[in-house]
Amino acid sequence: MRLSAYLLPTLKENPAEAQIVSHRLMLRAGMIRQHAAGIYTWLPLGLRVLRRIEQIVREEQDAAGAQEILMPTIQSADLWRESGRYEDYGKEMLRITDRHDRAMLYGPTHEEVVTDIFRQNVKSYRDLPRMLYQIHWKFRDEVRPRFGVMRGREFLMKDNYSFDLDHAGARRAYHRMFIAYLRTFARMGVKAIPMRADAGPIGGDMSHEFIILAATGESGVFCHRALVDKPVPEKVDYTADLQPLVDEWTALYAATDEKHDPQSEQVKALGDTLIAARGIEVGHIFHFGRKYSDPMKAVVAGPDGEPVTVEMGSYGIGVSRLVGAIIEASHDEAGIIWPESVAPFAVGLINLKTGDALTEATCQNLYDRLQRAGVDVLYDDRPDRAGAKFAAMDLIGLPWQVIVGPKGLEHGRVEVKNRATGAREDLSPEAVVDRLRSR
RNA sequence: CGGGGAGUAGCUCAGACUGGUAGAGCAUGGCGUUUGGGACGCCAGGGCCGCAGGUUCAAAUCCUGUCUCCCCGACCA
Repeated sequence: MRLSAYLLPTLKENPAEAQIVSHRLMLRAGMIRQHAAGIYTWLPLGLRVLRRIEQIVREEQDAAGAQEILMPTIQSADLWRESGRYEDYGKEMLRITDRHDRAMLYGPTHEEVVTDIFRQNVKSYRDLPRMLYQIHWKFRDEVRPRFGVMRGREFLMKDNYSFDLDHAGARRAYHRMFIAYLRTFARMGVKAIPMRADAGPIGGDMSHEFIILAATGESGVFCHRALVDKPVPEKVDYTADLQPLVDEWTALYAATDEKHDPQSEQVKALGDTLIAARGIEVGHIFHFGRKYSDPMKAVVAGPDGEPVTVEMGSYGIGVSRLVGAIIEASHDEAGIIWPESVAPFAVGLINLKTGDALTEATCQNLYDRLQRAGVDVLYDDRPDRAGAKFAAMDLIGLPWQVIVGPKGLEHGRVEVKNRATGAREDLSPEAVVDRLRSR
């Protein structure tokens, strides 16, 4: 992509409305624009990141055996009356009346819709287990939206719902998602620690929040040192018993500050293996049994022909929130530092002197060859000053910069800079493509 | 929903207290000088001063109402 033809409205100054670093950087880097409180337009650069995160989530969900569907954003109130939540859900639910005076709502979540789909279409224990997920926009009319996309009213979420014949099956589904989540966040280049969460009236150990560690995180967290760099499982066989793998993670202490008790024996025993950090919740997995299948009569025929009410769980990932959370975890004074796996482009190609014949030709050649090699390039071909281009490229945080100017070319060299480390290499233009292809 | 703050050019903000023809920097367009870390000079365009009402000869400025946005708290992915 040529920057001269790309909508990338970067800002030199911090917009007054943005307080936290990810919100400021997303506005300054031209990723988003606010439309109303907690509601945003995603501009081309921001959308690219959102799509890449979405795709990682999708691949890991599919690998864990879930199937993607797409449910409506606007739902009928009828289903919610059936589950009993229409009256319970407060003003966070955006209620809409259509032209025929029917009660509708913009979905804040989708348990009712997915349970309805399930009960209509799945009738036998032979069809279990099932996991159905979607990546879709939801709306919760938060009293106080803030932190940019980290706590918007409209947000993109992956929500998965599991259906099992019994509690043992539900536990297997839970474990599959537990492991899938570890892999998902690791692929995005962030450290996400599973922490036991409130399981509400269900109780038990079947609810975990996944929290990304970031110095500017919203809540304090405490965990065993070993969790921070614990390697995430590779090549998982999702048909195997995953309990031992999950136990390895849940055995180590981890708690958010509201659950953390410094006086407890367990915490005291940790000594200096306990670390305090800050974090941002980006995922939540939850077993809720028959909370919806019971009132909504999601029932299948069991092996003996008797009806069985299915066991359910739900598994959320805040996809749009992750964009902000990753920035909180990965930035510096100059701007964003994208992990390679979610970067909007892999490489920023900087032409330091447009109009200079050799510089132009070298840039054009690199641009073509990088694209042919399958490397996503953003080519800054604008006739701006060098300083402005450096600043803009650092701000938007592409992992690699290829810097081409007359001074280097005099010696047959261009510069390759790594955004994260700042390390620079002088290479011949010919060597650049191989260098970046093998990154 | 309680408490606080702010709405003036695309962005950051002055002007308001003490009413009198709407400003600066950045950004945008033109010209020139520059050119390896957000350059400099000259010129130009761009504003129902959030909206409505009131006071006044006269309102960005004073008064009332209202809408919107931000921050702290409670709440939440």
